[in-house]
Amino acid sequence: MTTKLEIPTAEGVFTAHYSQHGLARLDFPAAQPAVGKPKKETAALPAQISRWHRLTVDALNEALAGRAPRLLPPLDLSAGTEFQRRVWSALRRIASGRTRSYAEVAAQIGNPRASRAVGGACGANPIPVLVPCHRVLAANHAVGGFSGGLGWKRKLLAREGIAVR
DNA sequence: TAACATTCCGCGC
DNA sequence: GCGCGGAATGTTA
Repeated sequence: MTTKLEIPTAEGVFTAHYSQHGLARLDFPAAQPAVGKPKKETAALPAQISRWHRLTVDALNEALAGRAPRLLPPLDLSAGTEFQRRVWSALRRIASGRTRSYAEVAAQIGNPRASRAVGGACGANPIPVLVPCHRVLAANHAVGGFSGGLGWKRKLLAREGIAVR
C-alpha cells in the first residue's frame, strides 16, 4: 500500500509516495499540468505519514534552495536491487556542494569497472534530489545525463554552487 | 540479448 | 590539445 501526497514548491508540484517503511519515491513536477489529480489529501492520514511528509516537505524545499536538509524522513529503498542500493547509499554520502564521477562511485562500492552500471543505477533512483544523483558527473567533469531532464540536473548543481562544463 | 546518465585509447588534425 | 570513433565493461528487464 502506498500513499501519494503533493508537495508544492517554488519549482512546481512534486509528488511523494509513502510505503509503510518511509518515503519510497519522489516525482518531479509533470511537464504539463497533470490531467487527473494524483490523489487528494483528505481526512485521516496515519499520524506517522503526516509526520514523514512534513520532514519531506522541509527537506525538499531546503534541497531546492541549495542547502543541505538537516533531517530526512526514513527512506524506503527496498524496491531496488542489491547493486542499486549500494550505489544509492554511496550517493547519500556525497556532501552538498561536492561531486563524484561515475567511476569514483563505482570504486567506492568496490566495483571499479562498473561506472557504466552506476549510471544505470542513478537513473533508477526513485528519490531524486534527496538522494543526490545529480552530484554525479562524468570523469571529465561534464554533466553527463539525467532521467528527470538535464535542465533539472543543471539547476540543482547551480543551486549548490557547482560549476560544470 | 540489447540497451544504457561511462571511460579509455588511438588517430588525425 | 581537441574531437571523434570504437571497444571494454557491469547491470538490468
